[in-house]
Amino acid sequence: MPRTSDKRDRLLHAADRLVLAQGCKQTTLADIARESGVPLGNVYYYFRTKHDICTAVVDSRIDAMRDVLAACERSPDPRRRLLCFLDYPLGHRQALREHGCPLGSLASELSKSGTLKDQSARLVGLLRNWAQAQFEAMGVADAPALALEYTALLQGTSLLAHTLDDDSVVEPLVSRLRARIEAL
Amino acid sequence: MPRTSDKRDRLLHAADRLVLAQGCKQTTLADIARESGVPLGNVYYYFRTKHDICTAVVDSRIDAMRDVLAACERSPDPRRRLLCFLDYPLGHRQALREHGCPLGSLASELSKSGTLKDQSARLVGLLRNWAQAQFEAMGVADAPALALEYTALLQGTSLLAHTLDDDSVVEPLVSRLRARIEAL
DNA sequence: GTCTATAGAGGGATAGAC
DNA sequence: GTCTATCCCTCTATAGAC
Repeated sequence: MPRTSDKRDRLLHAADRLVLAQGCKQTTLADIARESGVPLGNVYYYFRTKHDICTAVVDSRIDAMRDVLAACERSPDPRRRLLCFLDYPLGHRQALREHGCPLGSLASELSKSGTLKDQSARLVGLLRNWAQAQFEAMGVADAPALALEYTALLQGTSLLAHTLDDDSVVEPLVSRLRARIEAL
Repeated sequence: MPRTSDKRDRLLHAADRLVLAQGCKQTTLADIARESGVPLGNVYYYFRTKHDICTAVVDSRIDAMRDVLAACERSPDPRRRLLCFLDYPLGHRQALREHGCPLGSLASELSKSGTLKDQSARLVGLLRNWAQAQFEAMGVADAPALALEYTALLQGTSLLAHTLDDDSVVEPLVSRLRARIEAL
């Protein structure tokens, strides 16, 4: 079971795209095999079970988000880091409308899954913990509550854009959040 | 196909509970039959397809939420109506932790479903439109944006409580929202 | 109206040739 | 390491007796 290889990458990438569009449960191994050009029977050489593929997708989502957060951390000012991250949902509002938040929509599905429920908190917890670290670095009172609010608002924004199928809701919501952080 | 009957009610009620706990896709007709005490083959006398059961669940969720909103509308002051509704997530925070928002979590799943995608906007749109009507009645500027923020924050709150499996996030989030509305 | 039995399709997983 | 063929189970839906 190689941890890295060309075919494994293609399978994982295909799985990630399909899960984003359809969800875990809806995505079949046949879908993933077809989309990645790997024969169905060969999928099991790289991933023992479908469950393993899904956890790999979760891990790759977390890695991707870590990269986005790391880019924001190049600013020395925690307030600017929080503002910097807001460019992400704003710049990806069409993707949010089409597929929802890559962390939140997956977490939401997994939280009802039974076997993958525990993966769900990792996804949303990542953003929440990062935001809390920033608010604490700012030295404001109530950093935990502010981080919750920051995270909840962004998750709610993604959920609305996706379920209402309308990306025009993103800009006003992000603008109001931005203004509130600037006023802190 | 009777629109109302004892067995139909039991089936719908069982479906609603199971969908809340597991989601639509995960819930099987056998689950619903067992849970309601109706034999599997008889389910099809009351609902032609599983798709029909799911839309009936959506309708019943919307009806239930309409009742909650109607109760809030007994107050003549739109600000108090908005505050009144906040008692709902606060009083049901344990249910939110266990199952997520009955509107939002279902809408989130259906938005990736293909055949039921269109039902998704009805669920979340209900709360958004109601909130917007209240803010407009208050005569504040930016009622649409305020309604979006109200809805997004509540949906985000439910998503966090559910995916983090932690109901202690609800109270601080609702409190902050309450304070902001009182300050308007 | 009610229920049993089962058809029929789909999907996860495996055997085993190469 | 790769891939075909297929097993086996689950689930939706129907047929048809009562």
